[in-house]
Amino acid sequence: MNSNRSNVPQGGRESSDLPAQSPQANRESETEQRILDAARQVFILNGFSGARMQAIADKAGINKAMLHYYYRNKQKLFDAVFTEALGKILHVVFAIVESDAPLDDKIPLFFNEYIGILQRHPHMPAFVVNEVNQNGNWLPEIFKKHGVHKPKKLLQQFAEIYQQPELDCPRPEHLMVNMLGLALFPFLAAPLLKRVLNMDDADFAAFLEERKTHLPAFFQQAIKTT
Amino acid sequence: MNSNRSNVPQGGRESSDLPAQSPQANRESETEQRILDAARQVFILNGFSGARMQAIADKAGINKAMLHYYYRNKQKLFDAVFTEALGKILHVVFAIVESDAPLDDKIPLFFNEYIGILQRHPHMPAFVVNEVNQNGNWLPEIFKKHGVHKPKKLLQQFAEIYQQPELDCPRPEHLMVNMLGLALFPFLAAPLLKRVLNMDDADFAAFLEERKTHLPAFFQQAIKTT
DNA sequence: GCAGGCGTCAACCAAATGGTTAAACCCTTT
DNA sequence: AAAGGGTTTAACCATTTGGTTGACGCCTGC
Repeated sequence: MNSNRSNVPQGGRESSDLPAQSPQANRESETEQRILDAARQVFILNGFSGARMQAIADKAGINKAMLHYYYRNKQKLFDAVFTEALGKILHVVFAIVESDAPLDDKIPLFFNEYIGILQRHPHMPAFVVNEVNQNGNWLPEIFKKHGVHKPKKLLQQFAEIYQQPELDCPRPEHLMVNMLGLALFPFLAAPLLKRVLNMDDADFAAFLEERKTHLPAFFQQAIKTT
Repeated sequence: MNSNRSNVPQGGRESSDLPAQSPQANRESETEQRILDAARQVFILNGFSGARMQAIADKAGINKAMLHYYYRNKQKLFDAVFTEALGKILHVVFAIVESDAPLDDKIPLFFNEYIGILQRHPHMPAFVVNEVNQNGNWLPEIFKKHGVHKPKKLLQQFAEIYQQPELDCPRPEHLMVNMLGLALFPFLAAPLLKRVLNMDDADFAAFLEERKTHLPAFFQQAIKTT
């Protein structure tokens, strides 16, 4: 689909997913937003190297040259999409995780909110994980840009639990990683899990919904010290 | 790197990672194995669409045409690599998970063994997750080929714990997913975690090692019913 | 020692792909 | 209504890339 031999005219709107609109009779640069939306979809679905500029242009319903007009090249466009995507995810997590709420409130809140976002952007985690693994060079930049830092508050709260060392006291980092992993993993491995557990999309959606209540119980039981 | 303009001779060995060997004076098709090894490295590092046949040939120290001689095309070569990779992972997990060992033995065994394999193939999870998310069509085939099925034994064991419903009884599937996620997630998100938690490679290796003992404790505490 | 075939290679090819260009388009300003 | 500038387009280009081809080498069996 969307093939386009070289030296052959392009730019028809026939394959656009968005409703054709009278071009450019819009408010300030709606085009730019349509490009971003289209790019996000294509990049998330195919990854950086799998994404095709033509596919993005088609999905946005514009000429390929426009992509380079607004974003100089593929990498720049990708960076815009990715930075926004990763930023959105990180921002929400950190807002919850670094809040002043007591741990007993924070844990259910985290699982509820976080799984909630992920349900609305189910492909985000795999996308981010994939690209970060293939090229993590720009991570520092993005982290700086979004003010991401070691979540000291949460780690501190975890550390306090084990003041009286009844259980072997784990590094609080483990608990944080566990928390993230428990929430994120089903989204990362969704296709595999569906297949192994014999679930269709509806089953899986219900399964994820259950986890919003299961995970807080599971996690809080795991760190109970009494 | 490894650029190669069209119509320009290729096939020098200068960029091979393997020691140059006298060609073809070897036992039955060592070449095939070298191709597989090289392909695995390149595919795992770059994904399907990011991998270049030329890069694989270079890494294997052979001519690009050989790739097509042994494996008709890129997809076939990828399938061979991927099937082997996913199979290896699934096989070990299922051997442990579906054994007759009692749950209290099985849980530490699982975390130990599984994290152990993953330490030796740290990029495998991200690779599998990525490709499975971008194209899960051939999952059924691979699953059939490796005899992967719903792990009934483990799920049964999980279900038995909650016979007396003191805690709210979660679907045993949740516990299985939790187990997998806890073990796998750090490998999937390694670059992110290193950055967020301020760990260098040595720190992170130690962190993973700790998890072999932390996770059984964490998990068993979480499912304790008394 | 020569016929046949597997393995290997340099060279080649067509399509795909990211990127560029020059002209048009349309709205605003004067 | 003409000038001017941001926006959009069709056509084009250079390079990359997966894949093919024809020949050569070398070992084996006769």
